[in-house]
Amino acid sequence: MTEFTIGRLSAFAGANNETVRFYEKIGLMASPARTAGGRRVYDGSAARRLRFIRRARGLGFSIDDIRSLLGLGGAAATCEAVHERARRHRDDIRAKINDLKRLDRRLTAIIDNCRRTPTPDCALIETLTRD
Amino acid sequence: MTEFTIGRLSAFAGANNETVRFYEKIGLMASPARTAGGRRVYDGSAARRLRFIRRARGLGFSIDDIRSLLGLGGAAATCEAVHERARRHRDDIRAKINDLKRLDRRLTAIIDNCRRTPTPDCALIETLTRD
DNA sequence: CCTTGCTCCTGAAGCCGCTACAGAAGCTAG
DNA sequence: CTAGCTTCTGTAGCGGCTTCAGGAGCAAGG
Repeated sequence: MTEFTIGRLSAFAGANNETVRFYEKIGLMASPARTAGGRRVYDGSAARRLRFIRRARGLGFSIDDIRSLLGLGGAAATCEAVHERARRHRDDIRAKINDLKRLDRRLTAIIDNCRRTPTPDCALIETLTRD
Repeated sequence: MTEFTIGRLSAFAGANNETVRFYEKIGLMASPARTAGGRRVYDGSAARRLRFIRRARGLGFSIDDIRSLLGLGGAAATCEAVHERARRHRDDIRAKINDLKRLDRRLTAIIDNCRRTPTPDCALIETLTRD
């Protein structure tokens, strides 16, 4: 039975201590056992859970998404439900990519328009200012 | 000398009233004149300033960026400085696009791996769970 | 045994850029 | 005069942490 301090746990899962305590506060991680001195002691299953959470966060899932992924996983849910959730999430990501690409094009147009004169009549400022 | 209520001002610039009051609170917009009844009265220059702010926000500039763009513009700054700031901003946007594309690819790989079985051994869950 | 210095504790506040709400008061058209 | 729209102030909330203040536990070296 491997035991972890909060520091080892967070290092293992790629988080930091405050984040782990935050997850505990919002009920995403269970309150662990404590030493006589009051320090948190985690076991392997906490470590796996935290790693799951951090990986899902790394994939851009929200805390709420993760809560239900964990619920789904635990409740022997259908893979179909998880799949659906992932697809919707990917759609959101793609929408965001398109928004940012539009932004990039707009900014690029403005930047290319700029002649870099030493005066304040900059293409960017003008774009933002004119009627 | 055109005058605006807060409602007309925000409609003109594409904001809403709360946002305008918020900008005033954080010092991005000056406190305007008031009617006898205590309502805000704006003039054309406030309207142009707000429009500038909203356009810059629309291009993804942060409030702090905008503060200095406004400072730069007002202080007869070089176009070069503005240009530089815009390019850095675009770099950030491009980095974010790349991050999201990586995410998309990772998610797509997982989704395609999923056989949509009615069991809990889903590719996504497995990916997040395994060592 | 005692110090040094790392790790950890709690609770609250801060970040960004708004948005939402409550409860009151001004204003305008009919 | 009244109905109903707009505006007022102040506060709290969103997500997902991070940071801070002010302490206490704990392991290793002297």
